[in-house]
This record gives sequence, structure tokens and C-alpha cells, in this order.
Amino acid sequence: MRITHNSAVGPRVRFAPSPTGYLHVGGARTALFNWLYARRHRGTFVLRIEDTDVQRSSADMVTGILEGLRWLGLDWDEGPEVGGPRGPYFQSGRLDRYRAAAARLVAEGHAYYCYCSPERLRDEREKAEARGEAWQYDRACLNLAPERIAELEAVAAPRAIRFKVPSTHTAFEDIVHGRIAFDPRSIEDFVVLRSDNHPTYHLSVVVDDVEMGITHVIRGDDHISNTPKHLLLFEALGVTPPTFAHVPLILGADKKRLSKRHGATSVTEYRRQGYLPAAMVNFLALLGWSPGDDRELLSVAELVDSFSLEGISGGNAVFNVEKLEWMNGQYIARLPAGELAGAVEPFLADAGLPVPRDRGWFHRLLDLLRPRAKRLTDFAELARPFLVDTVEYEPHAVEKHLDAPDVGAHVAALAAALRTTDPFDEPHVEATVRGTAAERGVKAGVLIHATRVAVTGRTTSPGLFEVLVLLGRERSVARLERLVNFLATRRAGRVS
RNA sequence: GUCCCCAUCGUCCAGAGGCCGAGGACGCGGCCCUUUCAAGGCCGAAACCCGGGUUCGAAUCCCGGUGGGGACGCCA
Repeated sequence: MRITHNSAVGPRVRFAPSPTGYLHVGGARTALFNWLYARRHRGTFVLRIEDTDVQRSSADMVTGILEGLRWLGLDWDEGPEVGGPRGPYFQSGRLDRYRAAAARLVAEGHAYYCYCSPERLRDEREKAEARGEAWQYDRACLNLAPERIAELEAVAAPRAIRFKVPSTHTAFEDIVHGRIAFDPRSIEDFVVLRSDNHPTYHLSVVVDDVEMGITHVIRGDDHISNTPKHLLLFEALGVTPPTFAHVPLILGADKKRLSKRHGATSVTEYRRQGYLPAAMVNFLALLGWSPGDDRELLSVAELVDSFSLEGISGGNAVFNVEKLEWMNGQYIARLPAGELAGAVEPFLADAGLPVPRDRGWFHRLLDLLRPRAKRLTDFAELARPFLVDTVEYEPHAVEKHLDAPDVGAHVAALAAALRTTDPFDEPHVEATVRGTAAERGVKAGVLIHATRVAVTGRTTSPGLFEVLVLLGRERSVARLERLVNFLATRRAGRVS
């Protein structure tokens, strides 16, 4: 049997979410950095599901996370649904390995059994807290007498396994932060295997990173303080630790860790709000990282090409939704019409609007609307007048533009003129509108605004001539005539 | 409280001792374009946290302070 040594080919990185929640934008960015690093260096991107917390993990969450990653275009080389030579990729399927590792640590004197009750530990912590101090495990079980152990075992007392933290000085070179050192005395003898025989995060993450041949650990800043524990574990297991790169956290506008109260935090939510995956990726990439120059709009290929861990900033970053919106608008403006159509369709459907069967016409409509859209959801409202049979007149539009004298007559005249405008294209339609206004002695604006209300029901829309042409002669004329009727009956109503 | 990380415009970044009288982007203000709304173009306001060093010279290096964040679980 041949062992594949991918590390010789390129770096192996991993994204290891725990399915206790949806895919958070912070997690997505961590995944993105890992992915970019793997792609940049022709390495391997591994996806591993950390579901050792059986209580809080769920299969639905796994599905959601996978969907989120796929939507962003972050494909994994090894992991759920694609498999790979270093599986299983769910920690729940690797329990025996963690138990074996824990047993080995005990056998080799790096860990010991701990029979302390959770209640006692909790009490000690509370007491210490009351004194304003932090409590560290007191090693009560480190040197239990053999007889005592025999007693405890005889009654099958629950036992956990704790790592015996050596006094070795733990320091490491972090790619984004430089050298980070911890005083080993500040690290307690942490549990590696719970009394229910399940590993803690520290054990599973290290065992997996070893067995999966991970060369670079790119993860959130919040793991810095866990790193010395991991380092110690790697050492006890006799393995050279991977290289670490701790990326800063994403904060909300109040500089607190981004959470639900700041608004949307899940990738799925942004997707629903009408953001394009490419914009999301671009934006996330620039949160805490920069290519080193002033480029803002970078394609995935460009990101891959310029990504480097050294370019990651050390400070936390505030999630700036306004910039995301702007960026999304930029991507909407540039997306090929065909792709934009596909992206917009579900949002039209959600709004109860029909998707035009004439693709060419649909594309022209989209081209008219796109400079006005920041999110895909905007298209529903923007497109409504073009997709419904009868437009509704917005009250303020009626007030603002239909009260001028003789508006009805002007509009009627335009309707008549438009019947014979040939060809019915922008230059000719514009000439007709302006000509009609001139003939009737009103400023073009008056007629234009009234006409806009007639065909869209609103005070704002894309350029009126483009709108008329896109709607076509029949619909345009019909809408103008309908407005004439509307004004007539409205006046009648007022008189009586 | 202890340990760790961080510190340039409101926000995201550029800046790795002289090129910085600090550059880009979002947002904001103004002007232009214009039938409205956008988009676009141009212009503008806006920052090196404070105090000590080191150096001929510091946004850049060192120390301290302050501020912000994170971690202190048989959660991950």
C-alpha cells in the first residue's frame, strides 16, 4: 500500500467548522483564506466537520455549511461528500482514534486519569471567581495513591483524561502575529478525553491535523490561546507541529464580535438578501487582508494569484455592510446578462412576478435596471412595472406630476403621436415626445414626468425613452390612454 | 482579575526609517452630466491614540501608558 504524501506536493490546509450553527461570515472568511492559500500554492483544501459535541451538532447544520461553501465557490478536495484518503472527515467517525491517542498519552506518561467530579471543579472555579481570581486545575489526581485508584476503579468512578502540562516553554512563530510566547504555568492540565469517552476539541483537532497531514493551520484569532495546548500535544505525540496563521476576528459596528444583534451573520442570509457570491468573496477577502496595493475589485482568479498569509492584517476588522453593498452593485453592473438573468429569476419569483419568456427582452430590461440595483432583491421592485399588466399609480407620483393643467390632453396627444412613430426606437420616440410637448406649448419635462407616471406609476425609473421602447408601442400607448381615462374620471369625481 | 493579540481618515486597507506636507476604497458633502432615480466623471472634508526613548531623521524600531478585542469549560 502506498501512502500519498501530499505535503510533498503542496500545503494541506483545512477548514473545520463545528455544525452547531450556520456558516457565519467569520467562518466563511476563514474558509476562504484557507481555500485561497491552497489554490495559490497548488495544495489541498480539506473540509472536516468537528461534530464531537453530539448534543449541539446536527445534520441540517452540516448541510447548511456545505451549501454555503459551495455557493461561495469554495470547493474542497477532501471532505464530506467527496471523500479522500485521510478520512473519515467527520470527527464523530474518528472516535476510536482519539481514544487510542489518549490512551497512548497516558501510557507514555503525558496524561493521567482524573476522577474529580464536575461539581467539585465547578465549585472551585466559583470560589476563585468570587475572589476575583482564575482557577486552574489543582492536579488533585496527578499523584493518586494506587490504593485510592483501585478503590475508584472498583466502583467504576467516572474518569476523564487530563494532559500533564510540562514546564516546557511554549512559543511559536505565527505568520500573521510573529512570535507568540506563553508561560506554561498559565496553562492548566486540560482534559483531553471526557469521562463519556469523547475527546475534547484540543485532542481531536491535534489528532486530526496530524493524521490528515495538515501543514498550515489558518484559523481565527480566538484560538491563539489554545495554540500552546495544541503545541504541547503535538510534541507529546512526537510530531512536528504545523505552521500557524491566526486571522483577526470580524467585528460589528460597535467593535464587538459580530453577532446576530448586528444584523445578518450567516452566509445564507446574505444570499437571501441578494448578494452575489463573487461580491461576497471579494468583500470577505478584503476584510483583514489586502493584495498589498490599492486594488479593490478582484476576481477569484486575481485573489488566488495575489493571496498570501503575510498580507493578513493583525487587527480585527469591522464588517462594513455599506461597502459590501457597493461592491455587490459593482458586480451586478458587470455580470453578463445571461448570468444576471439566472441570478435574478428566483427573486422575481419570490416577489410573485413572472419571469419574461423572451430572453432577449429580459436581458435588455436587466441592462436598463442594473445600474440602479445594489442587490438582486432590488430587481423585483425595479422590474415590476415591466412585468405586470396594470401598473399602480403611486399617490405621491399622481400628486407631483398629474396636477399640472391639461396634463390629460397632453398625454392623449402623445398617445396619438406614438401610434405613428416609426420606427419605434429611442431617437424617434424621443423626437415624438419632445415634438408633442413643443406643439402643445409645454416644457418637455412636464410631459415626460406625466408619461413616466403613466407607464410606471412612479416618479423614478430608467430613462423614459428607453422605458417606452422596451415596453413597446402597444403597451406604452395603452398605458397612456389608461392614464387619460384615470384623469378624466378623477376630475369627474372631483366635480361631483 | 490573569494571560494573549491589536492600535493610520467614521469603516476596510496601503505604508515594512528618509519617496508621507500620509495613498486607495466605502460612506459623507459639492459640482458636472440629466426627463426622474441611479450609474458615471471631477472636486472636497476626514487619520498616523498618548508619553518617553533609539536615530542626522520615525506613521514606520524599542519601552511604558491608555484604549479596544480575545482566551481563561469534561464548548468548539
